[in-house]
Amino acid sequence: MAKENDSFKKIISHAKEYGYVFPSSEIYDGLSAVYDYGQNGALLKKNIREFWWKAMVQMHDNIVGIDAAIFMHPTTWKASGHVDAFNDPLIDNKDSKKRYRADVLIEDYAAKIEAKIDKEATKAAKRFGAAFNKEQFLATNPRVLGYQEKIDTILKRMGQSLEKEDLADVKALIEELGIACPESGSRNWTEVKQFNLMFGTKLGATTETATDLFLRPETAQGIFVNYLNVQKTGRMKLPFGIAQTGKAFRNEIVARQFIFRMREFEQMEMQFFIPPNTQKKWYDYWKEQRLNWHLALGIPKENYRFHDHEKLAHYADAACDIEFKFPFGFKELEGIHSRTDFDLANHEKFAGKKIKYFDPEQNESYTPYVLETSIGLDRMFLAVFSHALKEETLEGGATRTVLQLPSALAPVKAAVLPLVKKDGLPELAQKIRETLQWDMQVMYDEKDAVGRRYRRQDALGTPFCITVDHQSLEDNTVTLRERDSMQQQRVAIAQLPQLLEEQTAMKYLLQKL
RNA sequence: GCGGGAGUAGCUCAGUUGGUAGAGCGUCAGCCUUCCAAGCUGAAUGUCGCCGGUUCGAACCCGGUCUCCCGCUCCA
Repeated sequence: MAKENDSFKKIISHAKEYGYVFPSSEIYDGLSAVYDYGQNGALLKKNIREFWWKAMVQMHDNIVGIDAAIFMHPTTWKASGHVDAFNDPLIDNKDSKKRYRADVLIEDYAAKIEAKIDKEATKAAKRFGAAFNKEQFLATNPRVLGYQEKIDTILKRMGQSLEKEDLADVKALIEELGIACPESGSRNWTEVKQFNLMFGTKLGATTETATDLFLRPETAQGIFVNYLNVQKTGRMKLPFGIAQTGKAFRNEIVARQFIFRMREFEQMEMQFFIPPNTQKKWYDYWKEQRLNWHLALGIPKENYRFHDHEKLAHYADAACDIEFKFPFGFKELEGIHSRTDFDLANHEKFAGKKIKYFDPEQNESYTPYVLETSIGLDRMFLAVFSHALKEETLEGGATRTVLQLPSALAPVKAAVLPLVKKDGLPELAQKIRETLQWDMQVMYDEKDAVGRRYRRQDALGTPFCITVDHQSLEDNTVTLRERDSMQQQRVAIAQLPQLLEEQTAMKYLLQKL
């Protein structure tokens, strides 16, 4: 654990030192769980996003991409279920310092009473033997009826109080029932507090006329509300997908672990619309597709695993995560969810507009089902970055820090280095840089010994260094040095664009899919 | 939100009983001209996280506050 902690700290400081990730507003001491991407981080993030976009949109003739606004009509969040489900009443136990969801505490209490009913039924079954009629027993036994009434009363009162947002009554109910902290047995509770995971904001210039809005907690809804627009204008036929990348916002109670859980984060989501009852097939299909996307980056398979959800979200009939072995253990990186027709059907209901698909083959209209893939761009960034950072021991005992990013994702593809800072070598090196920058991000460095400059580029993750020496002036060749192997080869300057393109272009990553 | 730990240069960290702030690496300029960090000379960089208190005097003591890390909790 201490070792994990150590390597994680190294990752965070390396990210800062090399211009990848900075704490937000750092000159003001930072802002909790908000980070900025620096000059290199922005490029790496852009490249990951591009790899995803091309793999999903460009490489599938039945998937199109959109860019919906962050602001959405407030009813969207009623239809999506976020207004209800993203709103947790929480209560703390003052003695054990544990935090619980107040509604879960009460539901657990009700579940205990329910267990008593089962016990009664089991006992009765033993007593009556073969003649036992469970349904009749449950409907008539006075003790069972008493329990049942108690459960109903409790849950009804809780439901009403939550509906009215009468949190004092929720606490009163917990106290009246004598619910104790499962951990400590203490009944010393704080007030119930409502935590809304959505950020509120206002649309409109004056306070009186302003509308309450939420910053979107997921990008998916921007896709659902545009389903009809895209389907009709794109003449899309089922099955087809809509992809989108963009910022989402969640007011997490605890936001931690660097860029793993931020309050402002970027999602890359694709909603795949399919005929009802074909979801199993597409669920399996996208699980495989998405894992392949990850594996194409060359990160070994043992760093990934699937984790099936046991407790399903309100919209899903099947769901799993692709988990990645982060420095702090296996954690969710991407979700694959079978969302049924929950979203489109609800938007149809709340909007009062028909949202259906006419299937010419079946000759009928229906609400499409949805298969979702949803990956956190910042998490993907952390996955790639943390896996790439290596501390190598070389022959002779020297060490080097190298960031082994997949070449196609690296912020800078090549650095051009004059061996020495005179004799016209800088001029030639600059000329090479200018030629290459038409096609890729390159940089120039002439400071310090060339060996040190190699190490600098290693730490930055630059896959190739081009060194210009005196021979270059005579025969127009340079040495091309590769980051991971540290091997060099002599190549013609004229060949550089093609050679580098073959090693660093996104195209070759996509071909591995 | 609770508990624990921490915050001093870009990074890693020293800083004694309270007496005007340091190292290594890095950065910049110059020298050297050498294909895998750690050659030479010189330089810049800190309201010691922030605010307040105690004191003749605070990086150091006290109070508050912010941020980060770990654990708990939560997690569409």
